[in-house]
Amino acid sequence: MASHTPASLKALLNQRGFRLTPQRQTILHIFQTLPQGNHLSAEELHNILVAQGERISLSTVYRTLHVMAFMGVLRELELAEGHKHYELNSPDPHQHHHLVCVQCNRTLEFESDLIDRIGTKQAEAEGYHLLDCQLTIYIVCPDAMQQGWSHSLPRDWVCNRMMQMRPDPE
Amino acid sequence: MASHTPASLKALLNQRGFRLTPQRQTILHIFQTLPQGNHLSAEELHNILVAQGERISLSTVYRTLHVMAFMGVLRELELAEGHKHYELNSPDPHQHHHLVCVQCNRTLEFESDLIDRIGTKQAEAEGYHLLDCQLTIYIVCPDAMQQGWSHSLPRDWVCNRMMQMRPDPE
DNA sequence: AACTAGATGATAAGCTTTATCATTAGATGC
DNA sequence: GCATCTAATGATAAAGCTTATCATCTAGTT
Ligand SMILES: [Zn+2]
Ligand SMILES: [Zn+2]
Ligand SMILES: [Zn+2]
Ligand SMILES: [Zn+2]
Repeated sequence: MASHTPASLKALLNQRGFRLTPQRQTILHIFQTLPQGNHLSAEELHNILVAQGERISLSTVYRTLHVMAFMGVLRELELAEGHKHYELNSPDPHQHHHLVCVQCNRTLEFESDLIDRIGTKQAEAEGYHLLDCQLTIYIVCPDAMQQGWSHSLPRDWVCNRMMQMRPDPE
Repeated sequence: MASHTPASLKALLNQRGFRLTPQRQTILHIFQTLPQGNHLSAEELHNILVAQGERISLSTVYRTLHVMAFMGVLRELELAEGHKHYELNSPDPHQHHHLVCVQCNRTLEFESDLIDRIGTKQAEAEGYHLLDCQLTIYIVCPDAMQQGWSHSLPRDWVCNRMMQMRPDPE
C-alpha cells in the first residue's frame, strides 16, 4: 500500500463507522507532505494548521490523531520529551527506529530489518500479537558533548538545567 | 559493579555536589529490594513510601528520581502510559528491553545483547555517544485478543474506549 | 560549633491530554 | 435532493503528571 488517497481513507474510516471530514483530510495531507523523517506533536500540527490559515481546533487535532493511530494510518512515537509524536505509519516490514539526542531533542531515523525480526520473534515467543516495536536510542550529539558533557542517564530539564548549575568535576 | 551501598551512593553524589539524605537512601533501598522486572512511577514510589510510614513528600520523590537518573543510578523508561517509570540501572552490557501490552499495561522484560550491539553500532556510526537504548515492543495479550481485538495501532484510552463503543465490523 | 550551599516540604503553576456538551455536518436510504 | 440518524466539531473546563517557588531545615566542611 502506498499512502492513502482521500477515497481510500474514507473507505477505511467508514468501514468502522468513522467519518471523513475536511479536517481529517487536511491533517492526513500534512503528514503526507511532511519531509521524510519528521514527526509532529499535537501542538506542532495545530500550529502548522493555523499557519496555513485552517481553522481547526486543538480538540479536533487530538481526536484525529487518536483515530488515525487507532486505524493504523499514523504511528504514535514515545520519544521522551513529555509529549507524543506522530508520523505516517508504514506497512509492517518497513518500520523504522529513532536516535534521539537528549540535549537538543533532534531525532534521526534509521531502519533495521534485524530489529523488526527480533521484535516479532520475541512477541511470538511469548505468544503475543505484535502491534509495533520501536528501538529508541538515546544519545548526545558532538556539540552537546563539547559543552562539557559525557554522562550516563540525564533527560529533559534534568540534564539541561543541572548541567548549567553543575559542570563536571574537573 | 553490584548495587550501591549507602557509602558508594554518598561518594557518587558528593562527587558532584549532591548530598546523601535519609530520603534518598530510603528510595534507593526500595528500588534495590524491588522484585526483578518491576518499575515504579513517581506516584507508585510515593505510595510505597507512605505505606511504609515514611514521611517523604512527592516533591522529594521527583527530585530524587531526577538526580538518580542523572547520576545513572536509575534508568528512566518510556512505556506509553502517560508517565515515566524508573528502575535500577544496570551496567552497560546488561540492559534489558520491554514488551508492553497496550490493553492491560502489563510489561515483560527481556534481554538481548544483539539489540544493545545494534544500538551501539548505530550510535557510533553517526558519531554519537550512546547513553541508553530501549526496544519497546507493543503487543496485545491473548486475553485482550479474545475480547474481539486484533488491530494495528491503538494506544491507551483510544483503544480501551473506542473498542467498547465500536466493535469490529462483523 | 559555625557556616555555606544543597535538600526538603507545601503549595502554586505549567503543560499536555481528556472530558463535556451544545451545535454542526457526514453518511445513508428514500 | 431531502430527511434522518449519528458522528464530528469547537469552546471550554477539568484532569493528570511534572516542574517551579520559597521559606525552612540540614548535610557536608572547616
Ligand atoms: Zn520517524
Ligand atoms: Zn543534540
Ligand atoms: Zn524493566
Ligand atoms: Zn494485556
